[in-house]
Amino acid sequence: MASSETTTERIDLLREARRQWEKHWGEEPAPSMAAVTTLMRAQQIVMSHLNLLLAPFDLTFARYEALMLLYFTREGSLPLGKIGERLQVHPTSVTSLIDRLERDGYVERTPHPSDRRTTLATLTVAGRNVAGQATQVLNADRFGMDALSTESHEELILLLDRIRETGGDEVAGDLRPD
Amino acid sequence: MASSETTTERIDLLREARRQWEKHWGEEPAPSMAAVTTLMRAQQIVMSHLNLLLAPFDLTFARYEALMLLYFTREGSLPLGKIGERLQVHPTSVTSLIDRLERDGYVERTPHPSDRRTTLATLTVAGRNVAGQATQVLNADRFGMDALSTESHEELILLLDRIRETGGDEVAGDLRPD
DNA sequence: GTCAGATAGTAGGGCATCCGAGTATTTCTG
DNA sequence: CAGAAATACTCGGATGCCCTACTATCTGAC
Repeated sequence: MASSETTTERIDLLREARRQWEKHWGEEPAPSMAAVTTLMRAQQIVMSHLNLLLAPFDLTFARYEALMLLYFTREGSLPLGKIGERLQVHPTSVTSLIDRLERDGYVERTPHPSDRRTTLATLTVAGRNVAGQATQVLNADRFGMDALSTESHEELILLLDRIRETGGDEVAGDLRPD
Repeated sequence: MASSETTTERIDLLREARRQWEKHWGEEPAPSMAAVTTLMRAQQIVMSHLNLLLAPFDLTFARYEALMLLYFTREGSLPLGKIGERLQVHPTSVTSLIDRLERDGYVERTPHPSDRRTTLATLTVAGRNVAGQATQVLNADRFGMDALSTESHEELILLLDRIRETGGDEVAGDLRPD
């Protein structure tokens, strides 16, 4: 109970950072800074958790998302460019994502029937199976979000949507395959 | 106002994904899935924004965080291992982070006075200057979190802290330099 | 005191992401 | 219809992150 400077108690590093911020720059910017660092860290924790759940399927969350995009398509195929649009990642990221999914036999590159510039990523049978199985696991685990009640999920979504809006997180265009 | 299937209206891809989830797997897992994808996307948006703000200083958010850790230290130096603990990143990530900060002249590797295994990362004058300037910019920008009021920042932190707790996001140990 | 085990940092390799550049193809313009 | 511009994808290089070694050093047990 002494003023223990040599303490070995549990310390929350983000709270400590916020304390420093308030000390140096006052109360004003501290909440923003704290919100950002907390967002980063929470994302990192959830991502790690999901990647652990997906590892048995030779998937990462990024690859899982790409797989599900195809899964929801009538034909199980999409042009690589569309995948990038939907996932909001750079075209070159899609190339490497599909490279790995193809390597593991979950998708195949097939030519577009009418546009020879375009390559379609097409779900294989194995890909469809693994997408279904992985989804069972993630759903059963509530995507690692069990710490929050359903109402809290909605609260969180509402708050984060405000951030997404400022990032212009909407996309022009329909949702058809090509 | 017709049922426009050929629509070119603004579409929120995450909302669309949630709709698909509910259609395929019911109401139960959908909020968790939606919360996770929203978390990922919001993090990505904020991170991009911060990296844009920091680009003029030849910094990324990761490097900025490392710099600030040193900035808050009495001597402006920390063992690489401590940096990894505080930032919660792998030791090898610290090596590469410090490599780049050193390349840009913001830190120097200096030997630990008593433990020859240990390398200290020490803030240079340039590093201290850039840390201060970058912080001015980020503070003025409210870390890109202007979409949310201060009260909402606190709400968001509370929600995300619950996620961090399940990730065991506390660290044993004091906060002294070595 | 010596030697095993812990600790600190780095090298090499993999994944995900971005950017710029380059090729192929399609579309548009005059 | 020919050439310019737009579009689709890939390659090479960078950053950031992880993991598995591997080396150097320190600490502690006997």
